[in-house]
Amino acid sequence: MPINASYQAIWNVVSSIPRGRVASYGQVARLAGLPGRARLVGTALGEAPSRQLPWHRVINAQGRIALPPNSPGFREQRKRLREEGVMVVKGRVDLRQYGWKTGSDSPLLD
DNA sequence: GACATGACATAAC
DNA sequence: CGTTATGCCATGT
Repeated sequence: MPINASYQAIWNVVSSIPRGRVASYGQVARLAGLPGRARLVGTALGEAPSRQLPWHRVINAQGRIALPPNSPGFREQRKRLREEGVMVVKGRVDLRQYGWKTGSDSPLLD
């Protein structure tokens, strides 16, 4: 009942995003059984125990890092993504290449 | 309770 | 690539 359950579902999905891939807020919301609640994902990440969560693998639907450019969070996310081999150019990521396709690892576009 | 804000999305122009 | 509009909703004032 409490929104806590929703947060749990969200954190759960985020935790399952494979290394080197990224998912959009909306995608995470859908996978968490919360269609249309992309915003809640952002809120959940903000409240989340970032220590254990690959929050950096979540970006917006346009493949752009949602945090303010040049903010500490932005740089941290960019750094973590690059460390996983995800190319970030001008705060952007190519979703066709790094987007997380649930159920299989893009075997053709690698 | 009303109002404003924001790590968002989608559609339409 | 832009802007506007609408939907969404937890949080904070």
